[in-house]
Amino acid sequence: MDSDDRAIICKDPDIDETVNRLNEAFNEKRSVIIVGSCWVNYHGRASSRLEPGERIVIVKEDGAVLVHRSRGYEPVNWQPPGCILQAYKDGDNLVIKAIKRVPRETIIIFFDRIYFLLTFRLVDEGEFSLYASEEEMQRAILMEPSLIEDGFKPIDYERRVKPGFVDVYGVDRSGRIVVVEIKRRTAGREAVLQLARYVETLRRSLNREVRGILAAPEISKDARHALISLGLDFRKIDPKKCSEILRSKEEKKISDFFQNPRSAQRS
Amino acid sequence: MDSDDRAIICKDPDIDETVNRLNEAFNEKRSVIIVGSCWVNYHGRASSRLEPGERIVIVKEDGAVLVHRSRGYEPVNWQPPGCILQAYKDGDNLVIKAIKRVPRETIIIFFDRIYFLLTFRLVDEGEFSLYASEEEMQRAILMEPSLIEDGFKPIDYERRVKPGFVDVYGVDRSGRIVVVEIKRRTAGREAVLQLARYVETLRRSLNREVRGILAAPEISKDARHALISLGLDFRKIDPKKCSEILRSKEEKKISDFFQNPRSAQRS
DNA sequence: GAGTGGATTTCGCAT
DNA sequence: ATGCGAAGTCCACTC
Repeated sequence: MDSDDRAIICKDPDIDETVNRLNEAFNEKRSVIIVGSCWVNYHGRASSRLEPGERIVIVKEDGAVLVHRSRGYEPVNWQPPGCILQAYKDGDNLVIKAIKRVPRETIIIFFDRIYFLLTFRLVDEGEFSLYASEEEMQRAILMEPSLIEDGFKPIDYERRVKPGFVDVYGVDRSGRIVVVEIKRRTAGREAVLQLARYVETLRRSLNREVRGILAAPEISKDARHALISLGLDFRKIDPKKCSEILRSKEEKKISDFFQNPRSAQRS
Repeated sequence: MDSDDRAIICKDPDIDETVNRLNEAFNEKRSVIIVGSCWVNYHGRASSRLEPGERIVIVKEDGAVLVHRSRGYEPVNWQPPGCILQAYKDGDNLVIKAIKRVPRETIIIFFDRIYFLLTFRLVDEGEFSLYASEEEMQRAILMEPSLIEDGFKPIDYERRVKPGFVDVYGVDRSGRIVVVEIKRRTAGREAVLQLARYVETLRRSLNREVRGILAAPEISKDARHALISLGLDFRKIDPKKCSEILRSKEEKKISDFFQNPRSAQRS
């Protein structure tokens, strides 16, 4: 927390004080946490009404708003980043309005009791890295094409087909065109149909045989059925293994660099 | 907040105190908010690493854990409800472990600095109602079939058809079978293909003509293209109007009840 | 427990 | 801005 940034914490603050502190925080792009009794109305893509109860409300420095109940992963009400914030007193209640243009969305939070009020600015430059994502699987397949099958040679990836993108596109050992659809978890019927669409489109546009391979850690029973009837192939691939492959390739690249900086850099 | 429930708030608490208060809160199913400097490791369906920075951590009474950065709607790390919680001291750091079975997932949060610690129990029985969902659109269409077109008569809804469920199923004024696919926002290519699948399946199984109508507030350009080439129809429907229709029908039902309780109840 | 589809999905990327 | 697809998606619901 910035040393020149006051972190403020209040227990049972009165409404006037809260209104002031909130508007100050909104102007200075500081974050806010409020714990108190409130009710919430939302109008926008849909509409909702939340009857009174005690909740946690977070307002972030980018204008994101979250209303959390005592249970569950998801906020019961929210506003994505970038909305206009406003706090004011209405009778005995504190009102917070968060409005967003495009799409026009409004949430209004009414508090009749505030237990805690915190305002502060977080300093956070920490990097976040995610491993074993679909993107990592794709990179691993491009670096190690035998994960799909022996003799497979990738030509392109994220290739535009009609409107859509083929994950990986290449040729098999017999020179047939291959389309690979990657899923990081059990592939369902949707994945099969997605692959089938790409294969069908390419078959027509190229006017030649096209193979489709679904690469995923598992495939659901129905999806396998669909796969077979559509003449497509399944290739079992473990996302974590892909992640490991990338790591070891990365390590190899680094050790190559230290052994021969120039050639490693060029490659 | 329960009057017999102490709501605790600490500024710059030391680690031993925090560990004690946390484990107490976990045991008593109280909620916790921590603001401090931390780093996070996650292992489960995927893996992730979050480098040090200042964040807001929420632990809910059902065992849900959220790690929020200063920006964005989504938590950077989290654990869904129902995980096993543990807090302990490790050197100069506070460690919080949240473990979930099925699927096996672990997040470990390390704090080297704690600015705020709050523990409390929220009392929240307030009802949450959402209007203008896809389900409401469906109900509105069933109550007011002319929203689709004059003479349309619904026969069934959520009807099972090989690949899933048809939103609404009926006949048009000429007696042709109609399949309606509802989307509460701009329909994309996916929606068209979904509808096409249902129409095709029914055409084959019934061995007769089947019309497909996509009901949505808007349709994307590509989707319209696909729609036309597949011989399907589009019907513009406003979700809010559906919501209003339901409300007025609901009101009518209530006023009918007061005018003639018995017959209204029977209907 | 697996399978399916919706969501005020959010988020990121490309046109 | 729009469109499209991934996500540690979550969540509710069915089988």
